Amino acid sequence: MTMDMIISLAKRRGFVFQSSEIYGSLNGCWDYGPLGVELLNNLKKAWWNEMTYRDNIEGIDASILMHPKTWEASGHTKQFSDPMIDNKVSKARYRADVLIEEFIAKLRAKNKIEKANLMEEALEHCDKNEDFYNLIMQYEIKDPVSGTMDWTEVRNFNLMFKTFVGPVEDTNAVVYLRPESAQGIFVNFKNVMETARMKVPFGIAQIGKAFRNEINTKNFLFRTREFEQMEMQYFVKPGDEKEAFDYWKQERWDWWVRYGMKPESMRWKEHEKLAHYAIAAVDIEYLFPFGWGEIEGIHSRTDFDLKAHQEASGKKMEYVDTVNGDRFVPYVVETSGGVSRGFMAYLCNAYDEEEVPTGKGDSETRSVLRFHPKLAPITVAVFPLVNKDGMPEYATEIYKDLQKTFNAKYDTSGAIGRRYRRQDEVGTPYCVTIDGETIEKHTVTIRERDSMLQERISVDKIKTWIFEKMNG
RNA sequence: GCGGGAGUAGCUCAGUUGGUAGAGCAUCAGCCUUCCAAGCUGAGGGUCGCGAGUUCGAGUCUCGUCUCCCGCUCCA
Repeated sequence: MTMDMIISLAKRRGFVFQSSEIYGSLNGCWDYGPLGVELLNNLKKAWWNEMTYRDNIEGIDASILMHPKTWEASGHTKQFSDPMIDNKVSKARYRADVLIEEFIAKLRAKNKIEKANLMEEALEHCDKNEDFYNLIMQYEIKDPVSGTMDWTEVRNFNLMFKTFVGPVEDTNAVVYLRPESAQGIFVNFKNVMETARMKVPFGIAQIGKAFRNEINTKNFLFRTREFEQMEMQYFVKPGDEKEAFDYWKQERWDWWVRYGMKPESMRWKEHEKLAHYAIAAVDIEYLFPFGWGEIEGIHSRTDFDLKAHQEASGKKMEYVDTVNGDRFVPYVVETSGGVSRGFMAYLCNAYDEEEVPTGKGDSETRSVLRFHPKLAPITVAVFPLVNKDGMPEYATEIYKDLQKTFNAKYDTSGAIGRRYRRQDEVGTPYCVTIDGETIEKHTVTIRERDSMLQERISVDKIKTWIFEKMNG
């Protein structure tokens, strides 16, 4: 299976389309179609219930626009903006500060200590893009690739999307689309703790979009500028973070598997270099057609964020144990999953083609999406075996009733086998067929997608039968 | 961002030396079908990614641009 296959499958069956396709599409932006949005919502629901149907986890939904000071405190304003310079000959692109640092390191290696120190001093005073440029020209730093000094000017690459609050595009009015959803949780730490009367350890869960103005997008839904995260920040007493980290590692792995992810397509990836806020970090990776890619990260991020907000805002971010008088800024263990990445992983994971006998002695290929019943866009399809003898009427009645409880589909078009295959292709786990016996005995056949086996059950048992199967 | 490949109906593709777009599947309507698709009849749907240019005339040539895929780079 290749990326081309998965993209064309996603489009053909109405899972994902390119954004604003009729205008030539917008780079790296994708729209979820009728079946896609069902799968997406089911995935989010599965995660949400997993997290919030617990005693000590509450949910929130924070706004995407936040006070600009949030990003100064979190470090994003600094970390997400880089001065870049291009060499016109080799087309190589560098971070201007890194280019200079490497040059200084070379001087040191050549024992030109004095010059190196001078440059280092100058680098520290670099503030504006022109400063970097002037330094590069002054010390005649050449492109390691082309050996030339044919540089572009230094330009700022800001990873955060900028916009304005109010109609006047004034610098005071600048705000950012959040580059991660986590900060929405941290700034609400006290609000949630107090209103929901939480005691450590406790967690806050959130599903929401975040935006990063990446230089380039990649691999279908995997690397996009607009993406959705499902994440939970778990607040613990300092010292308890290791235990919480190990606990959530296991919980999160098990969750993906419980919804049908094949363990052989998953692996752990330890972070080699840790971010400035973390003391431990692992990713769960999935084997996509393009290779291994992160679908969720579990990070032990200390009290970095809460402390930063405490300092920047002047508001206490402490937890107070009223029984023993303990007072501390909690440590945080984060589970941060990609919604669209999970969507794509489950789509790839579900795809299957198998040879089935035709009954004429030979075999043919059956194309199936083996979604977990709780993730499948359509749960049950209803067919009248033939379109006469009162079957369509009876079938419609059953369909209308099932529709109250499940995402159901009604199909009368074509031979019965064809209709089964149509549902296989979009991953519908159950098909109910109304036949002659239904009219007489009020029983139907219900057929399972994966085994293709049928059972005859009475009409009033259909819902409980499906519920039992779905809950395994 | 760099290098390579691609862009014709929903999908897979055909389209000869430039002359006003075709097939299969899919979809829809009708018929036929009493349990695992591709039987009959009919219909709708592309101006050939987008924009210029050359030409009497361009899907077919030239330039630009957008998008996707692959590799590299990047991804606190």
